[in-house]
Amino acid sequence: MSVTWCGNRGTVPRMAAVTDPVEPSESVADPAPATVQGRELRARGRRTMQRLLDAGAKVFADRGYHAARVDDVVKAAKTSHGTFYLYFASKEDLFRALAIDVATEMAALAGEFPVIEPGSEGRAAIRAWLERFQSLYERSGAVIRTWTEAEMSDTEFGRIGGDLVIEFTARLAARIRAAAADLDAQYAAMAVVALVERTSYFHATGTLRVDRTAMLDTLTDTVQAGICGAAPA
Amino acid sequence: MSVTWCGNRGTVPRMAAVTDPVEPSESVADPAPATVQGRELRARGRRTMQRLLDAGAKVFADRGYHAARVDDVVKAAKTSHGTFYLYFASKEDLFRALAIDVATEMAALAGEFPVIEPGSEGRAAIRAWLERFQSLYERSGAVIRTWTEAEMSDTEFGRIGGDLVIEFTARLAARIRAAAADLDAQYAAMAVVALVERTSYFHATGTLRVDRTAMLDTLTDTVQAGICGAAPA
Amino acid sequence: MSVTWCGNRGTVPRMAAVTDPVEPSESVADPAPATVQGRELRARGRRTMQRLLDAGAKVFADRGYHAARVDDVVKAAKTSHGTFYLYFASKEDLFRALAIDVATEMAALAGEFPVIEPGSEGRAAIRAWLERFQSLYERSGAVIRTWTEAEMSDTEFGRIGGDLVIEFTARLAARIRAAAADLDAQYAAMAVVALVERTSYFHATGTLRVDRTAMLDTLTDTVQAGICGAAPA
Amino acid sequence: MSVTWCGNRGTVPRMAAVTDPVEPSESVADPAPATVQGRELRARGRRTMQRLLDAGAKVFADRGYHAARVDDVVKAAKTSHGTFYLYFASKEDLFRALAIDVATEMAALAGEFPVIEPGSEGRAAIRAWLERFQSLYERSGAVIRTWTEAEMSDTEFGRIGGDLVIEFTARLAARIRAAAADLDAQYAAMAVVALVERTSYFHATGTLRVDRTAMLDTLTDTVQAGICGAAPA
DNA sequence: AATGAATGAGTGTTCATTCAT
DNA sequence: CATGAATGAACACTCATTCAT
Repeated sequence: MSVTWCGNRGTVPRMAAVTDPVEPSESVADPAPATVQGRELRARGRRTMQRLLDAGAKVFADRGYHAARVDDVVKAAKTSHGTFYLYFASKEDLFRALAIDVATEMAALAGEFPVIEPGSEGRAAIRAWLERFQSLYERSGAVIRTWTEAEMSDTEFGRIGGDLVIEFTARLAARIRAAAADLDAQYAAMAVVALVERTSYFHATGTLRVDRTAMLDTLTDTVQAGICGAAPA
Repeated sequence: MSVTWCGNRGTVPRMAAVTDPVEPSESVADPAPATVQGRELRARGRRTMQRLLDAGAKVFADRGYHAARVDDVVKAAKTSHGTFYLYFASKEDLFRALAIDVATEMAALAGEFPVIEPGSEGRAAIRAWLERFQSLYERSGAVIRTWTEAEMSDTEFGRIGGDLVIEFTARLAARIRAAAADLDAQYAAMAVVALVERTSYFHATGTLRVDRTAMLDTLTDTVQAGICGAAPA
Repeated sequence: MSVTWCGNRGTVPRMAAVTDPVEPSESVADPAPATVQGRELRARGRRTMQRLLDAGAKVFADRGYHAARVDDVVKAAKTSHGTFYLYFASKEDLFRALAIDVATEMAALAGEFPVIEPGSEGRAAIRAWLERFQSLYERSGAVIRTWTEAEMSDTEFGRIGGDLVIEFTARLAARIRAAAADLDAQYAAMAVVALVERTSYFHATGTLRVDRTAMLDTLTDTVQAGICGAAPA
Repeated sequence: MSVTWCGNRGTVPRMAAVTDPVEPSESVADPAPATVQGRELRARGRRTMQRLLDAGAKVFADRGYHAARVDDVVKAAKTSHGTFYLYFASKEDLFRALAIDVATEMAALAGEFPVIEPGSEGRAAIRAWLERFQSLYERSGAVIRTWTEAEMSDTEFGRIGGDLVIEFTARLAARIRAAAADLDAQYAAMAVVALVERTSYFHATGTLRVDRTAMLDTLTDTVQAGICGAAPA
């Protein structure tokens, strides 16, 4: 039998109302203004900004949002405080710049979650998607994990959502619902996200010492079989 | 068929080496000293301390470790800064006091994870365990989530582990391994924890609006079927 | 020839005006009230108070006035904060109680500084005086040294003088002046005090490792010969 | 006859073992780094730092180490708390910066104590040395007196000695010993330091109201005659 | 475009003193 | 007479942000 949380077939009681954020796309679609004050940047400026973004990614990942000091970022980017505030309005602004990129990628990814189908073709689709998630997580897992802690105060250009993963799950649920209306989409999405995110996390932190390929294969099978009881082969 | 990540039967590639923390029991077994610096407390003192603990739990939950102010805790406990430092050496110390309780409970819980068996009896065992987890999470989910952010500096009574959930998973894995040697215990444990923790989280944050009973039923089935393909009925 | 700072005979230029504190006796003569509110004490109370005085002497000696904590005193006296304030109005009050005793003794000592005379009889008188000073310093050197740091704010029962040693020197000068009007008494007094106090200090701190008798003999000769060029034998 | 504590000729009992700090030069030789954390300072920064040093000297002198507030220093330097910590890591660090300068100067001074010789040439040498000490004391007497109270915790660049004056005396003793092996150098050094330091102290505090020249003349004679019985003329 | 310097509100912590029993 | 508990003003220190060059 299929994994029961797949849905409504079987003995599993149905999960009732599920919060569906209104217009989730709004939260992440806003194109991040790459500069403060919309100023155009010359080559040097662009390089400096990139250095700051890279440094920020590293520092936020290493210490978390609150513990990260602007001073750390500035030192890692080999520049000065003055310069920092030339490119970003605040520490939060830098985080947002990083976060919006990730959010955008995650939104796109959620929108492309494949319809789960049995057989090797279905398997390949799932695996490809998981591979993309994994790759995104490798680059930006730190930001994803930090998001919740950051607790960005609402700002002018629309709130980005309290929790990135919640957003992602909601979008995934929407996608699953569209493809298979009879599934308890929210729960299925949550399960997929939980598995995938945790696996990536344990992998990224080195707790789960396994090579990437093996991990993806295992995950793929789990999702394919787990979500719809579709045999991989 | 059973969920493939249950184990080694089937087409699922085996996950190879898995980090197994040495002596995980050490990390959490130390009982939290309920007294200040060895001093015994009278009734009034105990009440005050409890007020501080309760206030701390609430404030840490609301704002996270870094953003939580001692002042908030003190106000919530309706007492003074001076009194706070009569009972706790520092903000970190208060968090540790809370965390150690949770860690102890989680360690105990992990050690009592039931052997997964088919049939209604097996089902009842699983459900009871999940209910306990759920109840713990309702009380202490905030601390669990905050743990990683807190980044406690190592102390005299043995480091409590960088991440509570990692510890918990490791213990669960040990338990599963003992019961069913042929399972890929680490992965199974991770999957269980991911599902249970996330479900509880989404439930606690109000994202997953479902009543407790329905959620526990769904989860129970998922675990019973998912882990070992044991039909619930 | 005699040590030149003895006085005015010889080539040494005369030191002119010297500050002579008005009524130096006022500063130390005030009898210290041994209890707060003048309350009479029973046997137990007197014991407790003595414990606090002893503890205070030790703690002030070990850490200095500012660094000394009431908590340290209380712990050393094996009593409680509440009890401390039953006997002393404040930390300063405790110090004052200790200091006044010392000041009184020093005032008496200064008043008994012998007339310096040659010969073995003169020598014996000087040595006896020095021995008393030495003995006082052994008991209360810490308070003497702490005095300056304490910087007691003026209180109701008359200021005790900014610096105990200055007071002592002034009194000694008065005594010398009375005995030998032609000496530059202030300078002579200063020289004696400097030598005696420093010697005692170096001895007390263990820097000058010499037995008490040898030190007193050396000092005696120095003073006898130094002050008036009176040959010891 | 010469002042008896000059030494071993005569009836004065010899002082036996004397603590000789190992390698006293180590304690004070380290040159104070004039820059913050290795960063070079521009003109403005150097000015600010100097203002803070001056303010620190004044405030420590006025109130002592413990009673001195960073706020006082900052106000006296007409700058902000933030700026203070830009230049000094802590209140202790500021004191150390001041103290190391003084210690260095005192070490140099001790090393240049002249060989005591009779006659006017010898007198001039002594007077010159005393004048330098006096001048140093006028500038830095407050730090010298505060040193003991400060109780600096040991740091990376070698402990500077528990008591500056003890160090100074030890160095002076070494110098005297080298020049006149038969003297009880430690005692002689102590006597010189006691006289000189106390005189400077009484002078600095205004207790000894005498003009600088007269004081130096008197002191010079005392030392010349006192140490070696060398007649000034 | 860049940066060294300055700022000050805010935070954790201490400790002399008072209170209630 | 004694004491455990409570208090809060005061202090050292941090760090995001702004200024002046």
